[in-house]
Amino acid sequence: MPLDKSFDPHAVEARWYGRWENAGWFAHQGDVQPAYCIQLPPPNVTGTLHMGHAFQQTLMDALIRYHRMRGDNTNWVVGTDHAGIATQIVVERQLQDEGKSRHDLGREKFVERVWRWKQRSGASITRQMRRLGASCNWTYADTEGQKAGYFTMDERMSRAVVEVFVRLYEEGVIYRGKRLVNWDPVLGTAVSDLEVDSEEEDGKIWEIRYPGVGFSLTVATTRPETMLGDVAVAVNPKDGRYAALVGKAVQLPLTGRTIPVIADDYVDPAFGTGCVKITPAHDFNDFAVGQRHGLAPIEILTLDAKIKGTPYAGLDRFEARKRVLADLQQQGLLVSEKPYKLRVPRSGRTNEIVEPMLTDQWFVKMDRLARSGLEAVASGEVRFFPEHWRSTYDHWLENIQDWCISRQLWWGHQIPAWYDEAGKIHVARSEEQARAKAGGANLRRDADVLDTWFSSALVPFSSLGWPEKTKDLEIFLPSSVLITGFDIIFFWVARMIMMTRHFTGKVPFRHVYINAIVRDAEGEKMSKSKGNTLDPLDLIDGITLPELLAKSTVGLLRAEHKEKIEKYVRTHYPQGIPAFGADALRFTFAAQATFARTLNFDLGRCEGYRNFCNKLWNATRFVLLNAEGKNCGQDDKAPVELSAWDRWIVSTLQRAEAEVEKGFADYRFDNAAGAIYRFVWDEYCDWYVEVAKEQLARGNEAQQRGTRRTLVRVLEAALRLAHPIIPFITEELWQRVAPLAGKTGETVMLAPYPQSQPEKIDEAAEREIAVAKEVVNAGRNLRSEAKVPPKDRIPFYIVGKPSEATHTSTTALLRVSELRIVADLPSADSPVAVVGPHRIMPHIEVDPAAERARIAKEIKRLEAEVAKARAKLANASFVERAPAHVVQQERDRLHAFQATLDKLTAKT
RNA sequence: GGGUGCUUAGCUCAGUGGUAGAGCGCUGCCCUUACAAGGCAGAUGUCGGGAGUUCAAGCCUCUCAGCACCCACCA
Repeated sequence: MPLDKSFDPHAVEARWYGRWENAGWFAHQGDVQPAYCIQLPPPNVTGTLHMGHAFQQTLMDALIRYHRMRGDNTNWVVGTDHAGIATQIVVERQLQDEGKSRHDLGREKFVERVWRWKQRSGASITRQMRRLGASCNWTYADTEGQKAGYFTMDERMSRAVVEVFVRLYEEGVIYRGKRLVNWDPVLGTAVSDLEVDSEEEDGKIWEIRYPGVGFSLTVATTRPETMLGDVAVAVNPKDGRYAALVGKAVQLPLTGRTIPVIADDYVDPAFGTGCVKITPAHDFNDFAVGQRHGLAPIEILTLDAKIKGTPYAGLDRFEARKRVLADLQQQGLLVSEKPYKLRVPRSGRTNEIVEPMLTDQWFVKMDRLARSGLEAVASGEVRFFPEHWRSTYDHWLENIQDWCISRQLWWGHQIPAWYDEAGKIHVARSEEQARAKAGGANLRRDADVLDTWFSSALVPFSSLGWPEKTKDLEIFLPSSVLITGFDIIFFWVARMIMMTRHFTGKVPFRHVYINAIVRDAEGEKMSKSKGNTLDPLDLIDGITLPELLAKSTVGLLRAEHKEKIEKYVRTHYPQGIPAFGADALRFTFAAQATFARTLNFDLGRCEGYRNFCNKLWNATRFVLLNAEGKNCGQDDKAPVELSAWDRWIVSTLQRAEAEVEKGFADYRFDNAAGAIYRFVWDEYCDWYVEVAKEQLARGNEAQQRGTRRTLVRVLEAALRLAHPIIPFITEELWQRVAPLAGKTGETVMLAPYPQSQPEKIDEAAEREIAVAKEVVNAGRNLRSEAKVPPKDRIPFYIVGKPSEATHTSTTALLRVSELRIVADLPSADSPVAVVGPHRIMPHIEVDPAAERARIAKEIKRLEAEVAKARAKLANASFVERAPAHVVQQERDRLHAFQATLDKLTAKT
């Protein structure tokens, strides 16, 4: 049965994924070596597949499929992340809709509810990954039996978390302490430095006068309410203006307290008045100053950011600001108020202004770990691609602060620490152990949970069975490459390197490929509020305009956003989005995967690559029509004759294979994809298939067999070559083509990957075909300029004996009715072209004036080239200093131009 | 304040010293039995500006400009 006339991605995709997965072909092969392992950055359980995921996963799957076909024992380890804060927020919102809060349920019930929700909607992203064709090892580390890999809070992963925590505590790397931390007053939890984003915002700066005895000092502040917690006013010790006042005291307005004037280098005398109010309990710098001067912090904010312990008690921080300012004004102590641009620290999750707050928290000491992390990269054990990301990584680790790992949340790994009645800490692997350590005292478990990234940092080894000494740890650690976005180099990459080294002595992965950020075609960041997001599934399945409009604006509160988005969608996708299919989407990602830092997703290219898939489909259709049921020269029983064209396409295939291999080795997926594209379309389809038609039509039986054999074998190899990038279509087609090429096997995904074989490179054939192609190209140009109707077959004169290959292709592609070999071209008013050893002339009459003009133009061009080359060669320093082969190349060019020129001028 | 990228054809991007490229778009001619999601031909660039190194610069150096991003405790 012939193939359908065109490629229908949906039908093809539906046929294959389930079969691959159910056959167990994604699984690793025990402890076979060599191994090739990739750890998927575990997506959040709350997540859905977005373009960034689809892009990353395409690259990972391409690598995994490539290595699997090369015979490596591939293990694509996948899982999902419990995503502490993000997930808790989602479920809290649901409760909010029911008019409840998590406190109404209590911790146990709340956590149960999150689990229920997670089980139900948890792995939607893994379903979507399957649509993309991701050949993950779904059943690996699949403790929960959901064919979605591990879950960072499943039993096995949790055990590793506890083990790591206990060991680090025992080593003194984890400690508990009262420190100033970034506090999100809405979530009611500490967050790490990395979870705070500060953007420049328009605010105000106020100057406030603090009266002393016989003098007064004016301080500047952007946060006047914090003055309630001031413990000093600081000046620079070298600042002559205030030298005499250091050691004296000022009255802190509104409080009646008296605070000292101190000297500290931290103060920049050139800024503002050169006097700084010091609030150790609510500012990181001031905290350090306070410590240096032995000044106890005074806390003035509650954990929900209300004032405490002053006449302003109970007021929200922003309300308090207004009141403080009003009162200062009334007392004549407010000197000025000016507009000011300041950087406001906001919580990455809630966008709430973060408050530095003194609280008891757990920390990981980073100094030694950071040195180890730096070393892993400096020694080359871990390499970044592109390399420049290393400096980002280094810079962060060189300036790292201790990591606050406790979170005042309910969803996450609860910290394995217990307190006895005396408040003594007992860190243990279980409550039982803790009780034993505490000598049977009454214990209360620490209520806090760990930062999500704490468990993520362990994934490279915890997913492989650590703390057991598993075989998998030996084989799959380090993994081969990590593919991830630059935004989590600090959050995740660095921490994995540090933790994995600490606990296993190995690096987690050898290579880190930092993928580009996917943006829209104009380079704008994709965001829901702009309406320029794309859902990978819509590109695969297609979507109508009304559906897309509805989807883009769902859940939007603000009408003006809605209008803007509708406009964007209507102008960018007036017809909706056609179904490109997973293969086309994947090919687009691969082809756009350069080392640039952004990837502007181009729908036009996606369409182009869908066309490419269709091209491949139809080329196969042609081959099948001509080869199925016929002798394809598989055995040597019947003689097979191979033409220069046959040998040339095989030779060209070897070069393409080498290019693809290099592309994968360099992580230059664009080059790999490009090599496949050019080979299939530009060489196989545009030249070889067309010539094959002629060889099949007029060759003898041995030649026909040779042609069929070449058609089939080269196509079969090309399908294998392309499979890592476009798995679905290649599987579908390979099933039909492989038997004709004498290949057996149930699936292309386990067939051996094509290896470039240098002995099949045939330079003689390549030279012969280069001339044959040039003759066709030149002839086509002559026909086109002479406006010969495309269908007309006309005779051509040719000077110089054409090769067999040239004969074939002029007949097949130039529509030559007869190639008249002549010693010299007849004098006629026909256009002439000079091609390598040949001169050719179609047997047609053209307007002599037009022809003379055409030739004059060509002569002019050649004369310019000749002049350029001559000038270069006349330059003594060029001839002396340039490498010999460059000089020779220039001479050859000159001779070629000159020869062509001579032939053309001889004609006129 | 420190750091990192980017600027090449209308658009999206390759191109790390030796004759400026691809895809899409554009123009013209073709529904030629694999493919109109196609074929053939064609047009299109002072490679951001300036200076330097070199026999030779899109590529190396310096400088300026613009864009983007990251880090940082200036009240």
